[in-house]
Formats: sequence, C-alpha cells, structure tokens
Amino acid sequence: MATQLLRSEVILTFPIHRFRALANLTEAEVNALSALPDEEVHHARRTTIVREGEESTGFRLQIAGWITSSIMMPDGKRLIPKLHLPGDMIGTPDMAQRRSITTLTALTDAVTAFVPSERIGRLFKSHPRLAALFTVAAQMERIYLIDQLALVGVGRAKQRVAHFIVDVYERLSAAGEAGGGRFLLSTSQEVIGEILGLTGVHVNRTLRQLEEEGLITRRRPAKVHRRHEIEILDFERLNQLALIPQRQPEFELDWLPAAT
Amino acid sequence: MATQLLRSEVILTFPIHRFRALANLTEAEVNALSALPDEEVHHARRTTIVREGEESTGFRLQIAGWITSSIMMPDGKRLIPKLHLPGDMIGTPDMAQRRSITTLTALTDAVTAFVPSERIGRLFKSHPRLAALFTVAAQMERIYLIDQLALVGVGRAKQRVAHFIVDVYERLSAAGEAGGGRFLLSTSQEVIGEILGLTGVHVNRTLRQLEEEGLITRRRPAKVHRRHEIEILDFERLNQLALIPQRQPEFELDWLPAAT
DNA sequence: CGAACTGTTGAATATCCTCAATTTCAGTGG
DNA sequence: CCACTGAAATTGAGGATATTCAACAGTTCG
Repeated sequence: MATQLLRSEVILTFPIHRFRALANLTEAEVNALSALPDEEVHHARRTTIVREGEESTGFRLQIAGWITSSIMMPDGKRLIPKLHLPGDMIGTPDMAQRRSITTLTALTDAVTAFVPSERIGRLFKSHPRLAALFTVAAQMERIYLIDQLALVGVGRAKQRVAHFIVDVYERLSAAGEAGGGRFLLSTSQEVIGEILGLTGVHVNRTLRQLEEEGLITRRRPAKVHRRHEIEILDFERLNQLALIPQRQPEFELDWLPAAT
Repeated sequence: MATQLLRSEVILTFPIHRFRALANLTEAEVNALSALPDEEVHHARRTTIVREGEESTGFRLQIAGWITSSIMMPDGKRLIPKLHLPGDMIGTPDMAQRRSITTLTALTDAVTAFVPSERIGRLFKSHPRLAALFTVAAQMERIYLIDQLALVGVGRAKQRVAHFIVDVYERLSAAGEAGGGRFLLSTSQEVIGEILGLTGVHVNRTLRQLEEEGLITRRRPAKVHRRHEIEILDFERLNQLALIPQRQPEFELDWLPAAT
C-alpha cells in the first residue's frame, strides 16, 4: 500500500523533476507536463517492453526498475547504448523514426508510463519553453552517448568498468536509490559487458581486480534475485580511473524562450 | 569565381535542405530558416574552430570542408565522436551546456556559418514545427551515435573500417561530393583511428587487408594535400561487413505540429 | 632545403576473447 | 520439503586481435 501511494505521487512529479533541474517552471508548465503521460504500466522482470523494428508512436517515462535499450547485430552480439534508471525518458530517439531502433527490456520488475509523440507535438505549439527543455534533454542524452563512445573507444577494461560503477552510483543517487557509497547492482556481468563492449567473463575478472586493489567491495547478501551490493571504497581513485567526468545539467540556459 | 557563387547559393539553401528531407516547408518556414545563420566564416586547414571547454553561445552550419569534433582524454588520447561533412549542423550538443564539450577542428579548408542559440530559442516561439524538426534532427544524431557506439563496442577492426568507408561515401554522395563508388578521403589514417577507437597503425593494416581482398582500391593521385582516393569495388560485401545499416530520415512524421 | 606529417612495415607485447568446466543459488514443480 | 532446472559467477588455458615501439620512405610546406 505504501508503495502504491508512493508510485502515484511519483508519476505526478516524475516527468517534472528532470525539467525542474533545467529551469524554474510556471504552474501552467507543471500542469502541462503532468498531463503528458498515460497511466502507468507494470512490466515483469526479464520481459521485453518494445522490440527493435516495431512500430513506434511515442516514448516512455521510467518510473521504477532497471531497463536496458539494446540493438542486435547481425552476428548475434548485442550492444546496450544505455542502462536506464528511474526518472529517464526512454525510447525518445524513436521520435525521429517510424520504427523503434532499440529493444527495451526490463531487467527488474519495472513501471513505465507511455507518452504519445503526438502529445509532444502539441507541446511545441502550446508551451515553447517546455519544448525547448525537451530538446535540451535530448542534447544531454547526446552528450551522454558521446562520453560513452569515448569510454568504449579508448578506455581499457578497468577504466570502463570503473566508469560504469561511478556512473550508476551517481545516477542512482540522483534518483534517491543509493547513498553512502553503496548500491544494489541489478545487472548481470554479461549485461555490463554489453554496455561496455566487453565479454561477461572479462567484466568478471576486471571487477575482481578492482576489488583486489581496494577500490570496491562486492557482497551478495541481497536474497532477492541474487543482486550484488557494490560498495565504493576509494571514490577518488575510482573517479580518476573513470576517464570521463560526470556532467551536470545547466540551469536556465540563456537562449530558452520565455515561459508561457 | 565559380566557387564563390556556389558558396553564396549554398549558404542560402543549405540549412534548409536537411529540413526539406524531413517535411514540406512553407515559404514562411523557408524564410525563417534562411535568416538563422550569420555570414559565412572561412577556416584554414588544421586550425581549431572551437576548443573544448570554451564558452559556447550557439552552433554552426557546415558549408564546406571536412571538420571533426573531438574530446581529449586525461591520458592524451583523443576520440572523434563524428566526422562532419558539408551540410551538417555542428556543435549542437553545446546548446545543453554553457561550455563546449568538444573541440572542432578543420581537417581541410572549411566554411561555416554561426547560428546563435538565442535565435533558435525564438524559433521555438515563432515556428513550432521548425523547432520540432530541429529536435528530430537532434534525435537523428543521437541514433547516429548509438550506431557508432555499437560499431565500436562490438565490431572488429575490419568491420569498423568497412563501415567507416560506406558511411563516408554515402554521406558525401548526399552532399553531392562523391559518386560512382569513388571519393576523396581527406583524413589521415590516424584520424580514422580516433573515429573508430583503433590506432592509426592498425587502420593502415586493415585498409591494406580490405584492398587485398578486393573490396576497395586506394590511389594517391590527388596532388592536393596528398588526399587518397578510395574506390569501392564490392559494395555488397563491404556493406555486409559494415554491421550497421545506414538510416534514412523519415518524411512528415505524424506527430509534428502543423506549419505556420 | 629542412621540418613536419603521413603512410608503411616488422617484431614483440598487451589486452581481451573463446571455450570449457565448475560452483552457487534462486525459483519451480512434485 | 526436496530434487530439479537454469541463470549467473568464477576460474583456467590457449588463441585471436590490436597495441606499442621503432625505423624508414615519400610528400608537403614554409
């Protein structure tokens, strides 16, 4: 019951909090944002939410759980462009194509809310500043991908895994799901490999190496679905390894149109 | 003189042709787009246009020449997220940050035109549909990065280089600068390496391998700056190697707001 | 003409993958 | 409650792939 309540609150405030990080919203804007998503949808662990190539008419707000986007290569290998965490807008690149370019898979039980692109189209007319903020969010995702590309392109396994851990920790913290240097890792090592362009086996060896060097600790007390708990022991050295800094959103960018 | 004339025409039509591929534009929209860029600026070969970390107040239309965006890693290695060709909008991710996240470098003599973000901000109020198309363009760039990430993440050297050749050829063709399977390559092998996450040395070996297998031919008749000419001999096999298909823009997406 | 850049090649090495076997544990069905 | 199933983690051995280091030749540019 408590989680039920929490979720209801969450779905009202969630699409908004990302935008709040970008600008002071007017009441009209808050209302417009709140009206965007459909009712929430639950997805069971390990199920596919959207399949690559399917017709696509909108994107989704991620309310709870861990979700991956992935693309399949002809030789059967997969790559995960991004691990999505609560608060993310997922599937937005599909706005540029009639068919979905990635597969969305729930790693854990997850909750999403659908937003038809058509409703965003109307937002461009009614709330230009929100439309601009939506565009800013898209550009931030682009920057995220550029950083990821740099990581995978030039980083060694140790640097990639170090970056992954820092990145997930920071993003979970922002969503209020981690703190004190600790978090529950809901991905298999295989999946981490598909995010970083490594094999699961090599991710395993690299994690062990990081542990042996005293940068992190792994525990497996989480009786639920065997999730591992990661603790970051030496934040500074881990960050140094990570190569790419974490980016912060900019508040009230100068070029934004005035609010309505 | 001929090129002078050509350029003047180009700068009027150029920001527009990318948008024309996305929707039928009204006269008012064409005028609004034409009013976006400042006067054209020339950049000498090998010069830096924008440096990473500099203050940023807008982006640029690329009129002529080859330009790279790049980010520098702490250990001195560089990664090039994208090789930019004429017709591209470059530096647009900077709209989400006050400081430029990449360095823009002219590989050849190049021509650009600056577009202040503030002018785009006004576009969101005056021409919602153009703003939406601008957002679509950003999402398409995001898809490009996802594909690139997949290529670098799971592709072998041969696949990466094959993809690079096909991609550059297709994009040059679209800009009217290549045809008949041939194009002039204005990047060093070192730069190709920085695009693909390989060393220049290994790019060299891989190109030789592709040539030995009869997929491409390299000639060096271009006396200007020692540019190599690449000819694609076996398009089908090269495309098969490339792993990732080329994406096409979608025309008149359903969700776009009505034109003004 | 000298300096700098680029392409080219070889040899040795580092990094990561593949294949395979083993173990542990959560979830399932009887 | 217990045996079974399957996903996930772990480890070893050997091999494939790409890097590093170095040397040299040919071009372009000032």
